[in-house]
Order: sequence, then structure tokens, then C-alpha cells
Amino acid sequence: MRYTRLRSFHAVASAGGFNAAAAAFNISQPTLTAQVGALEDEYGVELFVRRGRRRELSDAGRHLLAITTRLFAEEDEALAFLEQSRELKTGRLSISAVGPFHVTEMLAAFNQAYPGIGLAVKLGNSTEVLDDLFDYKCDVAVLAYIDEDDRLLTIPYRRHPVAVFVRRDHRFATRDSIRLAELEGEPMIVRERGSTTRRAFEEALAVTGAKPRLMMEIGSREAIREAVIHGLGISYVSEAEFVPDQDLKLVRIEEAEVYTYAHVVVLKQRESSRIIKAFLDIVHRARNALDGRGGKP
Amino acid sequence: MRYTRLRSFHAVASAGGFNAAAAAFNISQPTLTAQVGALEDEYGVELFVRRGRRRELSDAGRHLLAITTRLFAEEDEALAFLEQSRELKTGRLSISAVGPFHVTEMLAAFNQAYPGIGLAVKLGNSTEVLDDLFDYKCDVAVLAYIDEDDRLLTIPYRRHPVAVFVRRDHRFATRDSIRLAELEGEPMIVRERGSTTRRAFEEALAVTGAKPRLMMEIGSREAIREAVIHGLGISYVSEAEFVPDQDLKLVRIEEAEVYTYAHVVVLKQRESSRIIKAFLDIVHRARNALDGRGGKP
DNA sequence: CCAATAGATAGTTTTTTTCTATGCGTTACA
DNA sequence: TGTAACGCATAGAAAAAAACTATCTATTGG
Repeated sequence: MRYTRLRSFHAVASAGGFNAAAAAFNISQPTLTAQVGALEDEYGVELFVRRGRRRELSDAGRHLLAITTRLFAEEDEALAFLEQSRELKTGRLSISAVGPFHVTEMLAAFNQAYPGIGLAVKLGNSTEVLDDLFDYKCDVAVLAYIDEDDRLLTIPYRRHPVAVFVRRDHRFATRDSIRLAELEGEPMIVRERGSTTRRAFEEALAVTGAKPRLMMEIGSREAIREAVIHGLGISYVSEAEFVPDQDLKLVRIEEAEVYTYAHVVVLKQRESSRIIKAFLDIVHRARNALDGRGGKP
Repeated sequence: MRYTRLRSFHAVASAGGFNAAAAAFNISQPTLTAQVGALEDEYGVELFVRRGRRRELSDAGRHLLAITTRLFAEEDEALAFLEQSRELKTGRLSISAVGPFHVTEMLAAFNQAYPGIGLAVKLGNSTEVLDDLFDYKCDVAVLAYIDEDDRLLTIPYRRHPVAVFVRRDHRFATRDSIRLAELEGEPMIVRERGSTTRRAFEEALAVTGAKPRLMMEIGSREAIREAVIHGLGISYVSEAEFVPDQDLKLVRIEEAEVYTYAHVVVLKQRESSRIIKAFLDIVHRARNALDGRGGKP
């Protein structure tokens, strides 16, 4: 109401007449006459002076035009911002993940598709990651295994085989792959309890029945690498996480039954969020691109 | 539409919630929900993030709020300007007048009543003044005599007696007043043809039948004063225009039939203009205040 | 677990906005 | 000096929008 009147005034004032404004802004001239008239009546102010058959801006009108010019510039800015938001040219997506190795690929794909979106990644264990998700501290979580929780929407993203790695001089070092059974009695350095990789590995071992000798439990991938390099034992790692080293050799597991999984998890509630939808879309596309390369669970 | 949505968004964003905004801005909560929802749908942007039972500003929402804050500040400014215009606290009034002497009084009264209104005075002869009026170059004209023109609204403002003035050593200098008949053969310096004062004076002379000796015609009041001081003759002037001098003496005319008039003239078309109405009102009041003092025609 | 709270949804009514058709006064031009 | 074109005003009707009430759902705090 006030707005419409101001807008009509602005149109007439900047177009230089009622008919001109009507033509320029695709509204009828009587509408403009009515709106401007209402504005003038409401405030008892002469915005236009009748001069023959035309109406020209009065001093008050000129002053008001200066204000409305700024006003509608701000409106344009608001709409421009909304437009660019529509196209996801701005915004931020925060991700909590259990490990950096699963997410970098997704981040790269997403960033390529939406270069304007800021990305924030926070790492933590699975409990922390889930808490972030439920506390709205992140938009997307990347987890290894999933709780069945109907507040969550879970998308299996990909699986990474777990492999054994040994020092160059170990008897496995010349092998391309081994069987789990061969690990019987083998001195082994393992991850902390709760590690996704350890869990997957031990489940597979339990199936096989093989029992390595647990040398030590270390809560850091890097520290385990050092321990292996120093000959304290052999260990395992998700293939994607393995950092090559001249003293180390990665040996696959023949059965290939040991995998860590990456699931993309979001709150069902937020599934319809544009930015989250965009991310999930990228994830699906990446999964499909992986098909046939055996990356899928 | 866009505006209402932005306003609803702004209300919710600045009030910190839908219900809070509904209470603060006296609109119903469903209205706000609908408007904000429409804005989000239209641009596919999440302005608020659902967090439990509340909705909190998203990054995009925060950005938009910054813009809408400026937007509505401009709107407030526009409305404030219109409000103060309603009370005639701003604006400008331009006056064209045939002489400065008639208008100063009005200007003073008007300025006292509406100190915020800028005043512009332009002087000219009666033709120029009327042209300004018809060309909308001025809002109000002050003229001596009037054409009957039904495009014009004319208000008699006041009349000023015309008096004779002479040098101290003139035989009239000891008199308080003279009769027009005494001017027979008297050397006289007169204004240019077209001068209101000359016209009034000569009309009165014609009635009387007296014939002064026209010494010279000078198109400037100041130059005439100098001429009288130098003893070239006597002259006349509207009493209101007379500037006292130790060498000059003003002598009234007994019949007091010689007057110049001041009429306030506006275009009928523009009579309803607030500022013009306000000025005419001041003029009427000043006229009434003059009643009983004999200032009226 | 219940009551209170924040927000969403459905359906309706009121208000606003906008249109078409037409009238009136000005201006320009033949 | 008519007369056509132009610029705006007015009337009445139609369309769109904004607003409401009532009700529902989900979350949270005691």
C-alpha cells in the first residue's frame, strides 16, 4: 500500500510522466494516477505540479525521488541477492566427517559444481559427527557405519577395501595379496577400539577364525605407520588412507571382504534444503560415475 | 507482493521468530509463515533454518536482513519526509512581485508561521511577474493592478498612499500635506511609463486637472531620489517605498486619493496547493489584522 | 508424561491492486 | 482556427494479494 504508492510515484517521477511510466513499467496509466493521487492525498503534499497537460515534479517530489531512488536500489539489491542465492552462487555448507579420506572426493566434485559455496569440514569420531548433525552444527555428515534412525537419511557413498601394510623386509612384502588366514599369530598393531577400520577388520577376522597377535593399540594412524616402519609389527589401513612410503608395502587381502564404508548422512527434516539437496545430488552423481569400477558396496 | 514478503521476512528476522514478529507488528503468525515461505519458495533459498521448533536465520537470511534493514530505513525516511511535508515543515514558495515593498511584510508573516519553508522572491515589472505566474515559474505573484482573467485568483492585499517628496529647501518642505492642485506647473521628475505609481498618480492628476511640468523621466527610484536631492524637481513615491534622508521631506497629499495597490495573485488551478493555500491564509490574516488601521482599499 | 510453545496448514474473507473504457483539458499543426 | 494527438483524470469492474480464524504438528521444559 504505502509501498505500491511509493513505487508508482517513483515510476512516474523517474520516467518523466504518467503515460511514459505506464509504458515503461507495463502498468496502466490510471493505476499510476490513482496511486500517486492517493499518496498526495494521504500526506496532503503536492508531489507533481500541474503544468498544462503535464505534471512535473515539485520540490517535494524531487526530494522524495531522491529517497525512493535509494529505496528501490536497496530493493534491487535484495532481489539480486535472492536471485543469486537461487542459483546457489553463494552460501555455505558444513560437513562433519569421521575421516578426511572419504570427503575430499565429494568436496572436490561439489566445489567444481558450485564454486561459490563455502565449504567447512570438521573431523571427529562418529559420535561427535552425529551430535553435530543433530545439533545443526553441520549440514551433512559422513560416517562409516549407520545407526538405524528414522530422523536420518542415509546414502551409502562408497566402500574402501582395507589392506594390510608391512615393512619392506617383511615376508609379505613381496606378495601382491594375502589371505586373512595367513595372519594367524602375526604380530599386529591395531587402531583404538571404536575405529571403523578396526571394527571392519575384526569382523572379517572373526568370520575367518584367524587370530593375529595384538602387539599394541595406537590411537593414531601416523603413529601406527611409524611403529610398522620400526618393525614392531604389521597393521592395516583403509586403502584410501594409505600414505605410500619407501619402507612400506601395501598388501591387499585376497578375499577382499574387509571394507570401510562411507555413508553420507543428513537429517530427514533438512532433506529439502536447497543446498543439501544440491550436495546429495553431487553425491549420487559421483556414485553413479563409480559404477562398474566396483566402488559400490 | 515482493515487498510484503520482504517486509514479513524483515519482521520475523528482526523480531527473532514468527510468533514474536506477529505480536510485535500486529499481524497474524500464519501470514508471516506464508509470506516467508513464499519468499523461500520463489527463490529456492533457505532464509531460516529449522532448529527444533524454532527457525533461525541462515547465512543467506543474515545477509538479506542486512539489506532489508537498509531498505526499510529508506522507507522510513520517505514516510518521515512525507509526514513533515504534510505539516508544511519543508518546501519552497517562490514569489514574483512588482516591488520589494509590498512583499516584505507578507514574507515576514509567512516565514514566522512556516519557518521551514524556503522563500524565493523575484522582482520584475507587471508583465514579467504575470508571465512567471502563467509559466509556473512562481507560485504567487504580487501585482499592483489586476487584469480580469478568470484563470487568476486575485486578493486585494493593501493600498499604500502615494506622497510627494521634495528637497529640504523647497517651499513644500515645511508643509505636512498639499493638495494636488498645488502641483500646477511644478517641475516634476517622474517614473518610467508603466510604473504603477506613475499610473496611479497621473490618474489622480487627471481627475484634479492639475498639470505639473514634467522635467524628466527616470526608470529608477534611486536615481529619482538623487535627482530630487540635486534640486532638479520634486517627485512622488509610494509611502511604503520612501527611504528617509536628511535632505528630503515627504509631503502627503491632502485628498489622499492617490494610492498604489498590492494584490496577491495566484493561478486558480493551483489554489488548492497546500503551500499556496497556506500563503493565502497568511495574507488574509494580515489583511484582517490591518482592518481599522485604514490599510485596506 | 503433560502442558506450553513455535510454527505449519487449510479454508475463507477482506483489502488492495489493477484493468478497461471513457471523459476532459492542452497543445500542435494543418 | 479547427482538429487531431496527447497527457492525464474518473468510474466501475475484475483480479490478485494479503490478511484473518481455527486447527494441527512437533518440540521442549517441568
